[in-house]
Amino acid sequence: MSQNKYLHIYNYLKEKISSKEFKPGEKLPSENYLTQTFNVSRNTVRRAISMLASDGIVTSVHGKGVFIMEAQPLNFMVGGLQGFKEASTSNDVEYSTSIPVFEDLIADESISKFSKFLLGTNLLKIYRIRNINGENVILDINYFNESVVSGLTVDIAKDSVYAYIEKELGLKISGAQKLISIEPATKDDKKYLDLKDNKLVAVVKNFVYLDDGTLFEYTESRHRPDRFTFSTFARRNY
Amino acid sequence: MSQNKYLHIYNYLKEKISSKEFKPGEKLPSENYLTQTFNVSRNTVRRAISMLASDGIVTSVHGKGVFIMEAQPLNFMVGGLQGFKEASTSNDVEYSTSIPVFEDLIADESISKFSKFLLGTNLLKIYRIRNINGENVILDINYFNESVVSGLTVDIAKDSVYAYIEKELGLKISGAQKLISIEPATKDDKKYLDLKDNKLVAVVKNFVYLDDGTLFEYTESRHRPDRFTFSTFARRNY
DNA sequence: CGTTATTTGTCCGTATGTATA
DNA sequence: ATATACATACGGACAAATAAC
Repeated sequence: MSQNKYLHIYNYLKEKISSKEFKPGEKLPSENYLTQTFNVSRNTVRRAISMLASDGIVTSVHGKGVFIMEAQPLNFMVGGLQGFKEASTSNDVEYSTSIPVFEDLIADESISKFSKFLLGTNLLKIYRIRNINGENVILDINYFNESVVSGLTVDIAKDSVYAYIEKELGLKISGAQKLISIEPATKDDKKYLDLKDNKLVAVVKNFVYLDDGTLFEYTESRHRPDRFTFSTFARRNY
Repeated sequence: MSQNKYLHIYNYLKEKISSKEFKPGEKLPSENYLTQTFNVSRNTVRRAISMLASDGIVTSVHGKGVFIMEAQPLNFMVGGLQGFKEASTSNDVEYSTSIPVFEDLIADESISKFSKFLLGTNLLKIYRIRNINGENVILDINYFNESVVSGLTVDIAKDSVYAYIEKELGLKISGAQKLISIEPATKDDKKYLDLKDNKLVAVVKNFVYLDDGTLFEYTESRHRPDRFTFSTFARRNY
């Protein structure tokens, strides 16, 4: 009962694909077949398949079938919405997080301008330094809407903030607008990162929304350029 | 008849939102209302709404309604799948394209490795230099599967390759895997771009697939870092 | 080459559940 | 408690593209 039917089928197919039981270039079982074996309606099967399609894992061809993509996203989730911890544990890297800044503040005009938080909003500002294999390569500057993440502690921030928000607080994250650019290194970048002789950093600005549309987090993720990668799947729109 | 119903409703709502007739923070008309006024089934309305949601334009809240996002993507399409021309015409910029390289070649081992084209594939290699407001800021290095884009000419390449592929050849593009990184400027970058004193370039590697899952294009889009931006909306997955 | 079967695409109407007002 | 609104799911119909015969 715990899981929706379309999710169950989605996860089933995804598992078969990632375990190579269903191989790239081949077709998935037909919608009709899946409908019968799972004892669900065709709509439910189609929903699961369209989720796989928007992941870039399969592509449907009218009259032929649903094909498994030849070259799949290296990581099904990179470029999606996940925290640093979730991303890190999937690979074979040693990582750690340190938190040199953890303070309350109120959104003044300059903060409001870049973060899009309303003037006067109570915010929690956190710096998180991401160390990978012994080098400080990412500086995350987080601004959280304090009224949303009231009980957040340094220990939680070292672990996974998203897990805390979703599991402990029971809030749902709708999605995030991400803006990537290349910018000159700031004083903070030089202070906290092992930049070597890099003068530029790759910046990912995240505007994260709850499912009621309220902005609850603005984060600048500042990366040493040689260690920055970002992957996403773009679907042709209509 | 020309347009599907769900597309019609999708475009209708999108237009109302972008013209600010429906304002950020407000709700869309309810699914029920839209069902009646458009004389369609609720499924069809929901399909249009879910497309807006995956664009990051609206977010649905159970029991409350469908809310228009406060901060919308600057450009509904950036980060999606579109050519340079389509992106450029939407803004107030002067742009032009020059093509210093336009040649056939066969995928050898090194090309095959980075492009993922099979060894021995006949390819069309094109360099396209994108000039914006008088400066060469983007170098696009395209490798097309020649058997797919057989009739492609220099003139078409100066215009929109995607329009040619979709309208002239009647092929459908399924989507593209995009990989963003920061790399040292190559000789070609220095030769073709007005790099000033930049030593790095922002690189977007595109693996573009047709709707039957075959790879038909590999493109490296190499940007002068100060002029590079990329925007995308990431939805929380399940 | 035409006919039939298979497969995905679009669309409908309905029922029930759950969250919110 | 009732009404509204979105979420999940069912089953059916027909169209369109492709495959098999």
